Amino acid sequence: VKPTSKTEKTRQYIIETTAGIFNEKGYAGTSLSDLTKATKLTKGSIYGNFENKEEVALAAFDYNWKHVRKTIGDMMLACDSAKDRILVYCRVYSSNQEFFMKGGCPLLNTAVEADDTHEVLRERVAAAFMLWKRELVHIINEGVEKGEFRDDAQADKVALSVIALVEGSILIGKATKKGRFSDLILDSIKDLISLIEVKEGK
Amino acid sequence: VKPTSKTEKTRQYIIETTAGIFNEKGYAGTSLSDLTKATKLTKGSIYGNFENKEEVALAAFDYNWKHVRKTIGDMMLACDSAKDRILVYCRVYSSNQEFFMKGGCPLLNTAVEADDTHEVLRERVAAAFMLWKRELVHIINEGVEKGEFRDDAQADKVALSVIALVEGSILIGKATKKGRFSDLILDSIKDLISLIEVKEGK
Amino acid sequence: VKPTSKTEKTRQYIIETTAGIFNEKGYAGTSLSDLTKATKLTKGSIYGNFENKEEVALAAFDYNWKHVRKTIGDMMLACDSAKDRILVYCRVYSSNQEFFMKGGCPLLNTAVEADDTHEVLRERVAAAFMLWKRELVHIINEGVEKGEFRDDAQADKVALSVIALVEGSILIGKATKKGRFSDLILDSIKDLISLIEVKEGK
Amino acid sequence: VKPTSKTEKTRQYIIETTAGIFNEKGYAGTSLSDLTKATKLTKGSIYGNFENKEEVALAAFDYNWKHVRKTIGDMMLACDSAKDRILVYCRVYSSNQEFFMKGGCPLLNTAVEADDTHEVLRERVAAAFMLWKRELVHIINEGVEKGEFRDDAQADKVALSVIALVEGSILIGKATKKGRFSDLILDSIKDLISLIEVKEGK
DNA sequence: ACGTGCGGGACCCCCCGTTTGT
DNA sequence: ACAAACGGGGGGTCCCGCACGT
Repeated sequence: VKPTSKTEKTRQYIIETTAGIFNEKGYAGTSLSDLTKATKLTKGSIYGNFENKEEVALAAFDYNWKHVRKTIGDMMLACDSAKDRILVYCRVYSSNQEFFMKGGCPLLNTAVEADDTHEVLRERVAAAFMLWKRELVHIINEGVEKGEFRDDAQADKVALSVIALVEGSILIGKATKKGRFSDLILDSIKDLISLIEVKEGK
Repeated sequence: VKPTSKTEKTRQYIIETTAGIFNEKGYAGTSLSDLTKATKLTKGSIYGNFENKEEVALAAFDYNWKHVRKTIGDMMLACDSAKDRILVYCRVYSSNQEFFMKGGCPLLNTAVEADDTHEVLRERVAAAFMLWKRELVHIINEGVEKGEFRDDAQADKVALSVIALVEGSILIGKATKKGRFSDLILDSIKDLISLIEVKEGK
Repeated sequence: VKPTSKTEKTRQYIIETTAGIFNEKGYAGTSLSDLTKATKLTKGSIYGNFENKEEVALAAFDYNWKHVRKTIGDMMLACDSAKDRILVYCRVYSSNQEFFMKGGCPLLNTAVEADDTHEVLRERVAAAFMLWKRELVHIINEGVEKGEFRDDAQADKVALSVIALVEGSILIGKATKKGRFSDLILDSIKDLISLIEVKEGK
Repeated sequence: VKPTSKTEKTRQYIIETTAGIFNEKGYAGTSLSDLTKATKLTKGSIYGNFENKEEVALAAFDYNWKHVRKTIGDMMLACDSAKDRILVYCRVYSSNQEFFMKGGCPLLNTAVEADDTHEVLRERVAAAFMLWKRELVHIINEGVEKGEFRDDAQADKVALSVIALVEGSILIGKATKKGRFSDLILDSIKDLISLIEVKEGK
């Protein structure tokens, strides 16, 4: 994914430079001057590379979300069991870890801002949630096949609840500035998993 | 909370009329013209009753949140057990129920918008979260005392996780427009409770 | 037509101050800064009194055109015969007369600018042309009734041709800066009239 | 007018492709992006061949006007009498004829736009009017010499009035969208000519 | 020499939250 | 409580150079 043309490089530069701003201030709350200030480019230049602000916002969202998924995906590759893969979330979002994403989870931020006001963005967020869920379902089903999880595990429900706990932990952690709250919530993921685990020696 | 003076009545009228708008459009996304349009008052009138837009926003947030707490509090009064009281959340946020709050949970909306950009609002949200948690902890501890829940229940953790699941279910439900997702997530609250329940006949 | 409220006075002030600018620079060529510079009001103030720039432009056109019609109408009142009334145009647009309208005839200017680009404005211009023609037709028909003009006079054709000659004289006079050209063209109006006049003594 | 060099060919291509746009939208109303869109060239390329937008506009005007004169000149060659040559205008601008020039008469359009705002363009238009008039004067004088027109015909006045009627008919026709109006006005040209004609048998 | 890609900054219209005079 | 004016900033487009390839 190395950009080749100058245009593509500038596009990429703009996206990388501004993605964090969009995630912190929101897509409506980020102004063009924020973009010009951060990139040290002029409006003319930005509008030469993007149709309008919305296109930058969409690209920034994609970038942010791709970054999160890449980070977590890489950590999952190093895991042996389905359970460990799921628990990656507990590690990556735990409070002793710096938030690897400035401004919090882009999915959370974008979903809340867009759901009532920006249909295009909302659909993109919805698609992201669906994909995330599908991946978790896949991991859980693999666990079932390998005898790690019980046959009657409701993959859908567990997947969605894990996502909900992750997002909830970020939400509450950032709002209250109490990392311990985040950690406690993330710990509940383990409890949910324990409910579908096949207990050895029983 | 009886408004007495004319001023106080107008304040109250403005707040009630605009609280829903703030919750839907966000605090930054709501403009003064939105307020004048909804209240059919003039800008001058609004500025006569409030210092500035922020003060209206804060009052609207308080109003919204108080409304949610009142609704749920009333439903809890009719419950016999601690478990039932907690499960009120599953009922009130379930998808066959119309969202009783237009625009979703004000805590969720405000937290996400304010956490990086508006310290005053963020603190108010943080206080709300703390209060909510404290109430849940109180309910759980009552359950422990009455032998409904196990002695070793981690009230803090369960309380926070319930909140996280509730907010997560709203978040994902609104973003994906799939009510079933919400319901599945809310159902996990029961599972978390089951883990601290004293099982009869055992 | 005395404006009463403050709002109405400011509206009127803006229209009067900017009507000439619109007529000279065209409706697209006139910028908001032109308006603020001329009125010494701020953008906010103008937008407090008008929906948008277009509304100012339309009001300015109406004002300009009304002014022209009033001036000419008044001069016609002092005329005895139908012929004299028509020949008022020759006097009012003659070159020794200063152009009573800065920027030339608003009908001409607006028609040319709007016909391919601005339907609303074009319709307003079309209506103005129709009204002008109707008035001329009325004058001519009166002349016929009074035995001043021949029975077989084609009122429509003469009316339109008089209008065409008037506008043509303005057009060519302004473009070439030769007042004599204007006067020669206007003089042809008399020739057209002579063709429908009842010749005495014959 | 054979373009030889590459540069000259590109210049010509740009002019031909954009002349119609300038005539429809006006010289100020036509943007560089309009030009690049129509020519499928880049801005840089246009600026390589022209000093600036104004130079393109001037060239486009010349091209448009030359085109009109060529068309009418050709039709006049086929005419026997001076009168017929003049009446070519009635035929070419009549409403059953499609306007042979998209956007109307370039002289009319340009004159109105430029007279108060763009001196260079205005002078070019003035020169065009002068030339047009001179040609008509020439035709009329020929008619006088051949005994077609009376000795006392005021060539200047008739020429200018014919031009005024032609432009007026286009103006009113386009603004009101009533072709009949154009035709009635053009018919008055015949009346003006009849006034200077030598009546046979008298 | 010729065409292009890309960046620049001034200006466009409009709406914002706010203050002032009444 | 309101009407009216304010000035700054919102997103977006304008015309135009400059540095690069060919």
